[in-house]
Amino acid sequence: MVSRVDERRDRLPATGWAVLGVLSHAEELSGYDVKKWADHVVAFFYVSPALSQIYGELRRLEELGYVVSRAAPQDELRNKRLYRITEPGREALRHWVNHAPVDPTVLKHNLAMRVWLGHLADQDRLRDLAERHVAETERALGEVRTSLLRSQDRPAWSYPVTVLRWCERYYRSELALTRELLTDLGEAPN
Amino acid sequence: MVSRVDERRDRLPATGWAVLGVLSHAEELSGYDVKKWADHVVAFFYVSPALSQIYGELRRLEELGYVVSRAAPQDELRNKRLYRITEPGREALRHWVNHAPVDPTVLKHNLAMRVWLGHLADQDRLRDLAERHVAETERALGEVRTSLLRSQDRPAWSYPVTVLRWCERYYRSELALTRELLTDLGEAPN
DNA sequence: CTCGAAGTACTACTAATAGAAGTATTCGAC
DNA sequence: GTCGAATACTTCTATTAGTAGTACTTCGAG
Repeated sequence: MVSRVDERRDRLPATGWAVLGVLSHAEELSGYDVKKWADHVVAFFYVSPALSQIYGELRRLEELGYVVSRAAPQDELRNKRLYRITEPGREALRHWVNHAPVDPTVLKHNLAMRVWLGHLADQDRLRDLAERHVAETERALGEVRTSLLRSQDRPAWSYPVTVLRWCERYYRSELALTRELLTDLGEAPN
Repeated sequence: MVSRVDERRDRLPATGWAVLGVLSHAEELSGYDVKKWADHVVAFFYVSPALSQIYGELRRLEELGYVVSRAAPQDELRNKRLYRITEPGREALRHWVNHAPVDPTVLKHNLAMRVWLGHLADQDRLRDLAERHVAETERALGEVRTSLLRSQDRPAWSYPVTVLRWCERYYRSELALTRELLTDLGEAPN
């Protein structure tokens, strides 16, 4: 006989594993802290979940025994809750990392969709959208590089650094791709 | 005074525009047909929505007057509904393509996340996951190329072809990126 | 000629995600 | 010193996405 909780074991959404993964890299964090980590690191390769989602996942993770929490009152009025990964949590995460099927990459590329609909668009507008995308990608690339600089000397961070390097290449090719697209869209209108 | 419908104008989720976009490329389609299009073309750059979502969007689009439908009974028992884009629908779509802000690319890269959690993983398993990702990407690349071959001669398809070319380059660099990642992860274990 | 698998068409239910709102605190400019 | 903006922390609600199910059909293998 399998309990309801058992049925859900290892069937967390990727977001849940991401939250647990953040916790596996740190000591003890509040939901808010997890969000900051997610924004600054995970977001480069996996969209950062909303705060409300993170709180929800933390509650679920606690129910499963993968994390424990304690109230950390700052003063009479404010009250935060700090979460910490447990050994079963670490074990479940390890199992997921090693054995879960690689589920397909989710890509929602707004610019590509707009170009796909180019028969309805203005040539110049399309080029303009692409240029904005270039700017945005350059910004992301800059952030990745900053992050890389900050973490590359710490030996304990070897895997995160490997991923950051991957991210750097990813955003660099995104840039190249968009520039080639711009060429395909025709030379500059002015 | 602004009606409820007006408020929602131009505030469709991207999926809604994608459905309308498919319809803008065709004459008259059932929800099921839209799904097939989405799976075979849109999916390369924008995750294909579930059927249930498509049916929902079609109903909403009809409420907004962006599409019209007619029942097309095939026999006594079966009954399908065919949708067609209207002029206001085409206009709204044109407006969205030209003027909506480019919203940020959504990327959920499962492999990158697993590598990020590499401190918990088995070196060999990680390489194995990466190799599976390579295989998957090769498959996708093959599909893109097939699709490209099928559509490249038709002049009317110039924008879709531009996007397919972009997709080809995208999956090619995804492949290169994963191979470099594999190198970073260390040479083959055997 | 029939049985199973794949294809067509659609709906109902459930899970995941985004967004808005609420409350308190600190920091910096005027 | 106070006003507004940014930061810390959390919950609630509404939307969006995904799963599973029904039901009937066509096609191909044996």
